[in-house]
Amino acid sequence: MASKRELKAEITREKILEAAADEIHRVGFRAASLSEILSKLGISKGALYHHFPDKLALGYAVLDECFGKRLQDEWAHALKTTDPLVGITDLLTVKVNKTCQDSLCCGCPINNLATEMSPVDEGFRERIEEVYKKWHKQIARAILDGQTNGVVRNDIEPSEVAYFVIASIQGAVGLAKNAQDYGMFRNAVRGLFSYLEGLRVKAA
Amino acid sequence: MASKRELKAEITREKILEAAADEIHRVGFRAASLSEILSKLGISKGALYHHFPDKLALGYAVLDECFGKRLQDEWAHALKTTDPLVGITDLLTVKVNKTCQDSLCCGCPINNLATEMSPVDEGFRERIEEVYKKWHKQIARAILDGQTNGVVRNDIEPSEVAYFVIASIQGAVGLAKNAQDYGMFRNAVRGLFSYLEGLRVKAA
DNA sequence: TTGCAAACCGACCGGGCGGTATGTATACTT
DNA sequence: AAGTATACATACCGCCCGGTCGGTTTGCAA
Repeated sequence: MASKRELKAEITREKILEAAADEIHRVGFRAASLSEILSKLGISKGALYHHFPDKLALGYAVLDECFGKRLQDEWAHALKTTDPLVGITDLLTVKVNKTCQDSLCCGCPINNLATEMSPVDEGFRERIEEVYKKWHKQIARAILDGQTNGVVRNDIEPSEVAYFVIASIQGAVGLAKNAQDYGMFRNAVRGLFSYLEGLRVKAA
Repeated sequence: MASKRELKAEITREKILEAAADEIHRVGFRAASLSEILSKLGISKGALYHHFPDKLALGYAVLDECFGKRLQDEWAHALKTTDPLVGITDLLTVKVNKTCQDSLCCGCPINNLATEMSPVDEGFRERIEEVYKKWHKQIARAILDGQTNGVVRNDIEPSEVAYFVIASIQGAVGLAKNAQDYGMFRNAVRGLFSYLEGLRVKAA
């Protein structure tokens, strides 16, 4: 295996995946036009339908292999620290300062898909729920470790905190997206920072 | 004025508005089908295009006259109290206990529109921003009053808190929508409650 | 009573969409 | 060298959408 032909085919598949991810991120899943994606890549419809049975399958693949993967990797890296409060804060600070205008104006792709597709397609809903569950697990685990390490207060519940952190971040991204201004993200996330600081064990 | 004819026309307009609001809330603006709305009402396309120049104008009207108005009224009522922290908490508690399955599965209509339309239509974006600004102003003002009344700590900034509250709520609604489970809203909003409690002036 | 405009009807249109059927070139097998 | 399946290309289809336009009803003014 891994023949010359298979290799080229795999490249094509990934190009389609990336282009589809961009398009879906920009205009949403239903409004994403396959023709648009193909013309940008300069390939044909036959190629797409050779690699994916239909648009829905392409959407699922984008969600699993692109959006979900990115999120998980990002947070896995951010939480590789003894102080989860600092880890979360740092990750968000980096995101603020990156000022990536592109990703700003389009918001979080997973949140976008959740908002658009969860009520109308169970397949999307289930997959997004899986992504959120993993995310939640990562954060809750990090908070728990923080408690073990004596960094985080013991009178809070990691799971509850994790849910709240996720909700706050998604909400903040949404506000920034609508305002088309990452300063808005700063505004909204500042409250999260002070909340997180409140979770820290007070110096004796 | 207020003739029999004008009255009937106004009723038609509002019926269209409500039906459109339902449809947009359920499937989003772009996926909302005018034919679907009309067939549900049992009226014709001519009627719709008599009252609204095009689909976009209908969408704007729904946003301004339905969604925006509802939100503002709701919060104006909730914040008519000397203790804004209790006011906010109570409103959210009511929302949780209402267990309105319909509005659950479709999320916040304004957040939905913001997610879908803000990056692709400036008109929607501006109107949604106006709604958010008013909302933010309401909350920030209530927090400020709370400080004046000695209920809320003085070392926090009302505007920052207001942004964070809005973000948290929208994020929590989004999580619940995706999970199709209002228990998730409880989970996510519980953190907000403890945050709000942290803003209260400690009993001396 | 009559004229008229507001309110509404419904058939129709072009366009873009997702999806399919058929054709073709090329790498791999034997 | 021949045959074959893979990896594409291209032309085409039916559907449904937003939007238009001529016609029809109806309340009201004169």
